[in-house]
Amino acid sequence: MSEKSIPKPTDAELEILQVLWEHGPSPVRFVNDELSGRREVGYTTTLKLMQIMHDKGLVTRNTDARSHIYEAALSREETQRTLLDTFVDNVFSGSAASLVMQALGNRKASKDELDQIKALIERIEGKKD
Amino acid sequence: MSEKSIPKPTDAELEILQVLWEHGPSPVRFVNDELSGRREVGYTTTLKLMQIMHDKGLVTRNTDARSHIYEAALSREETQRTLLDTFVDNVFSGSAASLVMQALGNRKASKDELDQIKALIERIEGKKD
DNA sequence: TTGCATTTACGAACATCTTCGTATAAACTT
DNA sequence: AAGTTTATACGAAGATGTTCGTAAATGCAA
Repeated sequence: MSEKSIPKPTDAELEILQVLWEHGPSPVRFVNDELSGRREVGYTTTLKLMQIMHDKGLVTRNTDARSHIYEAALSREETQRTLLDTFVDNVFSGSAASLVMQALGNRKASKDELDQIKALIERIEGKKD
Repeated sequence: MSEKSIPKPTDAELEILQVLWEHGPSPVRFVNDELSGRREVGYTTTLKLMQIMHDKGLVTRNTDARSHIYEAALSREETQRTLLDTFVDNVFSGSAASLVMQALGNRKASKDELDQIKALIERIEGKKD
């Protein structure tokens, strides 16, 4: 009954989550170094963001050591699922199929990937028959 | 050389665009009535939003009559493509295929839709062979 | 132990988004 | 023509997101 629902991460927060998902639990210093590789960002900026994420419940942290270790609270897949859901609603009026069509049309996928998708479709159709 | 690139619409702006795409060029009054059907929203709020969208270039407008007629500047498909692109980058690290897998897994699509998608995949694969 | 480097904490500035109150102008009513 | 309705324009408040400066705490080194 007292479940706090975790809010959707913002764009800047998502960038941090990607680092945590890819490298596992990490201190602020490491995350900031990763981000700095791609763009200009101050250390305290990253720190503040991660503290806010902790407040929101997007990450957990271990404060035993002096430099705290942060970890994503939700898995990548779980987060992607949630974000995808609201994205489909907002942009594609709830039609997942038309999103898929657009996605396949826009970007090139490898033959392997396409075959994988085809297989998935057949598996889904198979269940319904 | 002096092309102003049109910015990404925000969520509230997207709601308005959906109305314009669905019903064609419309005055503020009509758009606001549509939105009001779903949720509470003041007339001047919608007006202001549409004025801002006009400043940004997201919509064009005809001011001949007293009540201005607004029209989406970009097609639904064009806008969806742009938003999808940055969404794939931000949330799925650029992998359209994994987005498609998630989308198909999450939401139920009709057999017709699935067949359409399968056909599209085969068309894409065909081109490459 | 004194000073230096590293870390967290706090607060504030700045931007953007969303909402709406109020003023002004234009058209319709009677 | 005066009053009512309906529209646009403007400005500003409140919410959220992003950035960073500065202070305080902690550990390390000389």
